[in-house]
Amino acid sequence: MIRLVIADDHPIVRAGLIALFGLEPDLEVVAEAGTPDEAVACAERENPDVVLMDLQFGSHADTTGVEATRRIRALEAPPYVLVLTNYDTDADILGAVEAGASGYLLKDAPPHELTAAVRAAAAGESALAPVIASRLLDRMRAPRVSLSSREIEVLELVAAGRSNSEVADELFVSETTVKSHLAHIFSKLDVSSRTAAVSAARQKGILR
Amino acid sequence: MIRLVIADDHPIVRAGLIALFGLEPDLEVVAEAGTPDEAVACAERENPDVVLMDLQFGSHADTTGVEATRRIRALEAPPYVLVLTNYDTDADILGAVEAGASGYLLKDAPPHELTAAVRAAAAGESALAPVIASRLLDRMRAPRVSLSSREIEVLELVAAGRSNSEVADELFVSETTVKSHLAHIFSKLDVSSRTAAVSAARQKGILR
DNA sequence: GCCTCGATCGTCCTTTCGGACGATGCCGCG
DNA sequence: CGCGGCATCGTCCGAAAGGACGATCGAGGC
Repeated sequence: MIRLVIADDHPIVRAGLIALFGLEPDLEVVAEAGTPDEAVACAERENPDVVLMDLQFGSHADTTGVEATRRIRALEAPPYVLVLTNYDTDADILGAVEAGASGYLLKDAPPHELTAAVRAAAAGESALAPVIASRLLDRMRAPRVSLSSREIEVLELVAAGRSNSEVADELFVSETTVKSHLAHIFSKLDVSSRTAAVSAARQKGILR
Repeated sequence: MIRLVIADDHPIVRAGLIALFGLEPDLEVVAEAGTPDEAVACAERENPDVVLMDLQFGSHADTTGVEATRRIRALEAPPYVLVLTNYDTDADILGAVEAGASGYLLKDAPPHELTAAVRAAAAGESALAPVIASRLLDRMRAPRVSLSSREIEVLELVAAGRSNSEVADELFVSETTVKSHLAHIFSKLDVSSRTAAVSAARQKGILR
């Protein structure tokens, strides 16, 4: 019997997962969590075989799904974590894998893919949705760009429509510095204007 | 007994909804649909009391949830349509209401809100999630901006990072014209830069 | 200890943007 | 028929953005 913990902020999705797994004789949902913190607590208390973890936890997110994954994987004798989410942006996938997830599934996956992934995870194998697997390969081919946290901070303000001088004021640096950051961002993203940078960053999942 | 049709592309969500409504003695799910076209077909065939309709139907969307809503409401003796979606952008809400939806719910709503909304809809009342209701009021206060199709076309290219002259070339007009369109867009959106315009348009659901 | 990288600041110069005018033609609505 | 909205084009000008240098300082890795 594979013991499962489900972590998702949508009651509907939780009900759906429980219903699905209820049809499988070898799977048992032992707890459900609506927040990342609850998820960590459940994992610690129930000591399940697999945790199904959403990445997006509503706006009141104290902790993220990635952070919860990291903390669960840091427990002693940690359960395997399967990430189950709507989006498949590069940043999300990489982040989740780095945090120790052993699989990454999309919510629109057919149910049999889901149950198969759970069984694979419980057996210690990694399970990636086909879409995700091919995306990961793409990522390997075209090595990923990573912006520094400061650069992301600048880009977020630019994306909100701020001018260089406004960004400078908000970050308590000179306008020159902002322009310098932007120049680096442009070269990393291979673009040549602020608007194109915002667009590229969104496409790559650096910005939401 | 209230007869329901569920339309959502996520098998998990469908399972969750079926499980939830299975707990209610007066609600019965008579059919489920994974695409908008199926939803219309189900509504016609089963003649239910209420249709629960998602708005986002995966990338292979031949028809949209809004379009399906419109077509269902155009049937003779049409069922009430409750929109159930993840996002609450202004454009989506307005679009759904115009298409004839009698309610608009978010997927992270608590289950009791959901069942209450279904019963309200079946009784011919409109049910809006509190979040949505207040957002609609905001919309009334600040009358909504509408960009012309040409303006949207320009803004899309700008959002992709094109410069004024590049946009001009792509649309076979002069750069002056592009600047003129942008000036109108700025005034409608109450911003003063292209990047801010893109950001505002995204927030208002004009751009995706 | 050196080297790289990120963050910070500077100057000079060119290009691009955006604001402020004005003008024309078309179309739909009352 | 006039009026307003839309799309189109134009000029002039100041402000913002971006490119091309160079430079310092601290943290972290080999």
